[in-house]
Amino acid sequence: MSQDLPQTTYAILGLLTFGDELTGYEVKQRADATLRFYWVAPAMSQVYKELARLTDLGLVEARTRADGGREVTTYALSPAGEQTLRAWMTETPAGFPVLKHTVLLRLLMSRASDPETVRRMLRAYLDELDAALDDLTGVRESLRSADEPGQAFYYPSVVADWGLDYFVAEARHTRKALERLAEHPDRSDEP
Amino acid sequence: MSQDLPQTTYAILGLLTFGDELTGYEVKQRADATLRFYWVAPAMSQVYKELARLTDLGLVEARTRADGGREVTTYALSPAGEQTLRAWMTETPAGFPVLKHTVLLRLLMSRASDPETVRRMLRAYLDELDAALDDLTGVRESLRSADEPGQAFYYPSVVADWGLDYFVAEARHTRKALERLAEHPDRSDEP
DNA sequence: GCCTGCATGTAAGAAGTTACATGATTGC
DNA sequence: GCAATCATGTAACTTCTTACATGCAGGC
Repeated sequence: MSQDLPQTTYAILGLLTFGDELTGYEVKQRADATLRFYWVAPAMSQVYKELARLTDLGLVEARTRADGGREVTTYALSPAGEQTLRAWMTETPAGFPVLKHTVLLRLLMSRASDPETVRRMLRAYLDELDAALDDLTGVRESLRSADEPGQAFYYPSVVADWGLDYFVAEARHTRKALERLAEHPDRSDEP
Repeated sequence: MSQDLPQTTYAILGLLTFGDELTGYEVKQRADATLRFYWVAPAMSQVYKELARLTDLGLVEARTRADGGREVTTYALSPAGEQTLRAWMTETPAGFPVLKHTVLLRLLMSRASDPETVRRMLRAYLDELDAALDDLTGVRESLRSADEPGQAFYYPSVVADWGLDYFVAEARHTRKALERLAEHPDRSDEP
């Protein structure tokens, strides 16, 4: 069983584990609602490419039918797909998460910048965290219908709550850094 | 001023903002010690490729000299490089961090797995977080020599402390998820 | 004498992005 | 009638990784 697929391929396969069948367009929407927060938001073109590959491998089943004047294809997880997913999760280690933290990257080299720019960046990050928190709260609410153990959205709800905690923690770390940067007076203000 | 370079290129340029000049090999070591935790650990081959590009653009200055029987090239930030870095940080937004969270990705689709595998994954993550915390603590200690405001390692120390807080928070979120998964009995244990 | 670390790359390929292209449906 | 959304891709390109290749220096 070839399990040397990229993680994003498994991610897309995983979006089909909730018992419904989706169009490529809907897969993209679901990715934007969930995967975006702790994986990536794949481009439309990549979604279709991955679905084509998964279909070739027999891991999803594609069903095309006429919807009025156009052809619409929906995709569903196949038994082989479910088995491949299970094998991947039980037999390969998850590995350590990779953070591509644009804010920390810039903070690291802020010696090449100036204190006011740094503070502005951190305040902007706080605003964006607020917005992300709002978005994810909305997603979390939409899972309430089936978030009990054994139901379809149980694990997604655990993940969403983790994500909410993560954003709250990030905001705390950002404020802490801002306070630390404010502690000592800005040299450029002095005569 | 062409500032449409990939972020990783700026990241490598940023490693040269600490006043010293490094070989490609040393740049890679510094990346592994710092960037690894909140950006990426670029491959050796990419480090050399980026340094060549930065040299072509005049953003770093390469100096080759004979060290015994072999030629060794060291790289230092040029004035143009410093200006480009500053322009990048003041004129372009940082954007939102991207988390490639292998553990949350798998947790999302754990309905296709089984409870024991999920718990094993989370416990393994806790162990890896411990190891990462140790590593980063070592890095943080090595910055003590110059971590006061205005000194070379001031911003790196702010970043390292943020990173330590982040790992501690991750461990907390992981334990919380583990407890939540333990709350309800494993159906497969029942008769 | 051998192994580890230092030092420097090339080449091939996969993964993923942006830009381009097309057309139907639905709500206003 | 027009705009936004639904729906599906192709093509070109960049980034980044893995595998390969080479050789010196220093410690045991």
